[in-house]
Amino acid sequence: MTTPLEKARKDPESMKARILAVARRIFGEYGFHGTTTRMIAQQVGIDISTLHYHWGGKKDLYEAVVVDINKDLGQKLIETEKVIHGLPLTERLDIAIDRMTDYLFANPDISNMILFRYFGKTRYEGNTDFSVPEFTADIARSMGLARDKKNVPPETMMKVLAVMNSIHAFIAGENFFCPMVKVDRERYIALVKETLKFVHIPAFTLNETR
Amino acid sequence: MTTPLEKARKDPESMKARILAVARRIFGEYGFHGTTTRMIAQQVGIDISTLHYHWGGKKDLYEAVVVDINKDLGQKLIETEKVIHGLPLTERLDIAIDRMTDYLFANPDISNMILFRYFGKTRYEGNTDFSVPEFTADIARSMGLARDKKNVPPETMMKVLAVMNSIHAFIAGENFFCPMVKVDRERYIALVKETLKFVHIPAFTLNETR
DNA sequence: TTACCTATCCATCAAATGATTGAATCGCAG
DNA sequence: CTGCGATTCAATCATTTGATGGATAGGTAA
Repeated sequence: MTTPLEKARKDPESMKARILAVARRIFGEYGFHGTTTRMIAQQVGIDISTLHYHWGGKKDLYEAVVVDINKDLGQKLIETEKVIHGLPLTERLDIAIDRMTDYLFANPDISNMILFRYFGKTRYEGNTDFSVPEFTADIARSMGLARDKKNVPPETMMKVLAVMNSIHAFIAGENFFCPMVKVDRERYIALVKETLKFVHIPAFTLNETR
Repeated sequence: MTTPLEKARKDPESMKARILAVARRIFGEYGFHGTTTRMIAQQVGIDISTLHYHWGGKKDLYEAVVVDINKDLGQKLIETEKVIHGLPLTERLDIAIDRMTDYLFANPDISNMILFRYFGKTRYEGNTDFSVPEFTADIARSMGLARDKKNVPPETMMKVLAVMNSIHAFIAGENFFCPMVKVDRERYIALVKETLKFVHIPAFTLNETR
């Protein structure tokens, strides 16, 4: 059995998929209440009723976006984990930061949406959540900071969160920070990687040798 | 001459001030579009028209909140700068993180609003901005990373941003992260300070001795 | 052809929302 | 007390916004 979302992911040219892709971007930029179904429909070039025909209501579409992003992020984390598996901690961090940064700069919707869920409230009784807790525990294990993904100590969770939050903040804040430090996009991306490594590699490697 | 905002800040019991205080909290929680003037009025316990009488439109109130928060944050940064002035870098970071964390946990509206401005767009042509660029440059100078607040190199700006973003993220994300690491509020605050120091102090002190 | 299903749009509705108007009400100087 | 400005509220308006119903076009099977 295939869910509507799976169907949409399979054929990126389908109307369902096109709507979903635009919804990801706009929900990420403006948040749930800042986005109107008309904005999405207009960007896709269709009527609002077509949007409702494919995805039901605004809330349903939003939930679908959350699930969609969850899948993409989870998949990328698994892929990254495979690449860095077995390497020494410093290298693991170095490679993971490079890869995740590149990926999220190419898909800023992910960082945008995650930060909106962290910090913002919505006025409706939404319940679908990002799998951030599991992802965080997974990363902790992948970084060698915990044996299994169950019972990761709070201190370790916080350290992993610090890394992920730093990345998301620089990605989602590009429009704000890029003009602020007066560099172009390419240089900004390089600066983000550099800064993330500058901040996080000493912390974790110092801890290792203590 | 006193602006309306200044008047409101002087007498915290005035209706203007009460509205402003509630607006800070709700705009911080729900963002601009997620907040309705009715929500604010209801929390204050007044009619919407009273809100309009004192503050004009929703946008005007929002802008007032931005300016208000800007003042508070700027003042706190100046105060912190005085306290840590002249101390060695490690101590400066230690004390500054403690004080800013405590302050922002007591005033989470500040972190909430700043993050909303970083990451989210609004559908109206707003222009009032936070003084984040100047603040960032000031902090860089205060930390001894730059001689004067003019011409702070991009690398330095990014490092300071990394610190500030980490703090804001943990403050604004309390409702999300606190249940996630399964600790109570008090323990969470302690964990935030600990994590911030764990991450940022090695980075900056290593850099100093290199 | 006919019947039917899918996908799309146009017109429209009902609720939410920002804003205004005019009528009370309050406080206080004279 | 009287008068008046400042403040507050109930009622209402105009627009936005999420959502729906019905019509239309296109394709497909019998």
